[in-house]
Amino acid sequence: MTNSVAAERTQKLYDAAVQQFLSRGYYDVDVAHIAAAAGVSHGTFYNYYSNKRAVLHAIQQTTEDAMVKAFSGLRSASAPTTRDEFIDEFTARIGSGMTFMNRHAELMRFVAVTAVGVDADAMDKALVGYERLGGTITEFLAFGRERGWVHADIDLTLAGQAVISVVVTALQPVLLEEAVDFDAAAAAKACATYLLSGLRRPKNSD
Amino acid sequence: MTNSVAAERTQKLYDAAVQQFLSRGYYDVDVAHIAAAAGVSHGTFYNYYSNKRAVLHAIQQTTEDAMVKAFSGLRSASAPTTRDEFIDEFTARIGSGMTFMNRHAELMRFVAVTAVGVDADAMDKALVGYERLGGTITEFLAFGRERGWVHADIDLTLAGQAVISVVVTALQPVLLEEAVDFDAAAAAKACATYLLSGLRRPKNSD
Amino acid sequence: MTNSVAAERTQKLYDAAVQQFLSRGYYDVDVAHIAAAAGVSHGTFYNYYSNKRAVLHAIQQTTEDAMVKAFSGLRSASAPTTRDEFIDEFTARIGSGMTFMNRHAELMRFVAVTAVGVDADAMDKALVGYERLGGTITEFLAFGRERGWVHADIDLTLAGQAVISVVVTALQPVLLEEAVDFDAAAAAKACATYLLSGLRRPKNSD
Amino acid sequence: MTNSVAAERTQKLYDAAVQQFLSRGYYDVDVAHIAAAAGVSHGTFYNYYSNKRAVLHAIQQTTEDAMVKAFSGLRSASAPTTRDEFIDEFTARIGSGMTFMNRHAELMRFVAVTAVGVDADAMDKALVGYERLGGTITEFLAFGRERGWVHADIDLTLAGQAVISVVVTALQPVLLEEAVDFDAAAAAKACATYLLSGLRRPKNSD
DNA sequence: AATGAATGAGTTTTCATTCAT
DNA sequence: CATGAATGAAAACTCATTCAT
Repeated sequence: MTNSVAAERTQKLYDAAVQQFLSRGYYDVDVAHIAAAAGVSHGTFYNYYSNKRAVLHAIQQTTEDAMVKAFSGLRSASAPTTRDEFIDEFTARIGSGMTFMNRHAELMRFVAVTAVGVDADAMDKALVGYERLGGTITEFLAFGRERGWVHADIDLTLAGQAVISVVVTALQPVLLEEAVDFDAAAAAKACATYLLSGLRRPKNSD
Repeated sequence: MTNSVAAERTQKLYDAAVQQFLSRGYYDVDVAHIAAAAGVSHGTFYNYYSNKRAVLHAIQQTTEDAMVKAFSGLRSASAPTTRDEFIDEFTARIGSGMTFMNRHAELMRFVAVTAVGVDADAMDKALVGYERLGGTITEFLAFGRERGWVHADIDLTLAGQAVISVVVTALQPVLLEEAVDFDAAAAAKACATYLLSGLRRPKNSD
Repeated sequence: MTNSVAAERTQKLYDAAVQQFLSRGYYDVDVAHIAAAAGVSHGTFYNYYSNKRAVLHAIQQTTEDAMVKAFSGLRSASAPTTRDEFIDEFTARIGSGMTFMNRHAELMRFVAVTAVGVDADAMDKALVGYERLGGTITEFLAFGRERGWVHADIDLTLAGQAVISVVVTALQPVLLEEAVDFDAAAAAKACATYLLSGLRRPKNSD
Repeated sequence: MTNSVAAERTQKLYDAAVQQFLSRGYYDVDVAHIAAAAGVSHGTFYNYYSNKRAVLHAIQQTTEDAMVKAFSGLRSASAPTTRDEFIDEFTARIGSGMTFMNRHAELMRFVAVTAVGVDADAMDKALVGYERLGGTITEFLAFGRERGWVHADIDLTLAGQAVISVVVTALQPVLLEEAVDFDAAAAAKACATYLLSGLRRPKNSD
């Protein structure tokens, strides 16, 4: 398929751009670098991305999508039916998100630090993405509240953001420093527990 | 005094640069913009800063110094003599730091987000500044430990950084969103309490 | 061939630069002038030369090479086998060199006068080139000495330089004034005779 | 006298300019350098020279005048009355000129190499000066010819230039290299002899 | 006269983007 | 589609010169 060849080439350029941006920032990389790293001429770049800015946008978008997916958990289809399943799922989502972020620490650093500083649009895009990420959690919490598993008087939007904040905070050492040993599973457990003990309605007050 | 005129002009350009950088980022601002905002020609800019990069450095340095000062507390000379005074001083420092950051939220966002992404040197400068800030707290905690007011088995360097992290986290809403109502005093109290309950040696174990 | 197109364009820019430099000096010519004279935009210039300084270097190098070639004679392969052939060859080389310099008097003036004053590097390059040119003669004289055709007690390095000096001196009217009638062949004969009567070992002392 | 203070200051700036130009060329020196080297502010420079170009012109003019003077001999007033006196005077003038040039080798290099390359006007000024210098000799030779001491069929203008050329050639090692031992008196003698044997009418043909 | 702050014309250089082949 | 030569807008920076003090 011609299409898949094109897709492949697009991906190659995407990967090259990520690699270059990660190691040299946005402004110190030019289209020729990206094209060279992808093994094509710089003219070819413009057959796949309309301009340099577009590839940054793509990276932000793709990363955002992947993060949303990571925080959305695997069992999104079959919703939890009990409070315990709900809690397990919550923990799993935190764990999945943290694992993703831990695995792609450099990419995280790029989208959270470098990309954000490129221009006002990039900053906006990042903030919207941040909110969307929180929204994922908010949605899940809302599902839990409908079933009485979550305090009724919590601002769920805020709570969603807070969850992301706590996770990001827990990952700070990984994001700021180079290669640190980090037990994502343990951290996720701790985070979840911390978050839940604050969020969930005590059983006996049912 | 010739000196004060020069200082005044330098300040004018500094302020103009901050203002421009905050609203348009680093790369979307050129020297002519800064000079125009300061009411001088672009050539004049170079009589006060050797180049565009130099103002950024100055902003980072000045902000770092101001933050260090804010977190250093007022009563640095007359050191606390009792555990309670120590705790009060600790709380005061957190409060002073948070108040500063809250008051200069936009500047904080610039140095923490935009500036950091400018280039590798800016990133380094920011990380070193972050460590210096933590060091301020570390020093204070070390003073407390000598007097038995702080757990003996805590890594004080790490603890210093952690305090800054917690404060930053608490301020996240202010830093990321535009103008949010924020009760710095209350937040500081909460932070301090949280941090102290983890840091301080329980009285009964004396 | 892509290569030849590039070479052609490089040559076009080279020629334009020479033309501009000859008529207006180095500092009064800017890259835009050169590009315009070559019929391309100034941006294009930088696709062929990394900067303005690089063309100057190229001109120096190319001219130096051409001069070395001119002074190297045609019969370099089949070395002279008799004293008379040696003298003929020597005379031929002087003649070839002078003819070249006479034909490119303006270029000579540029590399010897204007280029030399551009900066310290240009001066160095010129001096090294001057020595290399002398070296060409030195080499030839050394060949003659091995066969007993040249005085044994002459410093050949010095002699090589001296030959060039004498030739340049003889050409001074051409180099300093605009278009002067100049009989290169006659001048070469005179120079060679003058130089040889000093250099060659008298026959009767054999 | 106010005048002499001004003259002194002008001289100071002149000397500073010469010193700077000699060591760094024309274009790498800016007015601020010259002023600083003279111990005044750069604004003051413009009270003594209308612009940077003017001081170059002054250097060329002053040097030219000094050279003309050096080649004009001491006994210009009391003209030689015999052929031998004429020859002695000729030799003395060559010697005086060479001594001057040898003593100010760096300055010579500057006016002959660096200054000449500055712009078209500087080149013209140098050529005119060169001709004027030759004219000094031409004049002297004309005086000799009137008395029958110089060949009648020599082009005296050309001869004047040639004398300067020979002298410059003889000084080439001094002008091109740094500090070389150079016996100006001996060189002058040689030059004069060489020049005279070509120029003077043989005694026996009287 | 001396000063030095201010100016802005002028130059170099970069690089995203276009487009003919 | 791929290529890479050409383009020119844009920006940083320099420095001779002016002029108010």
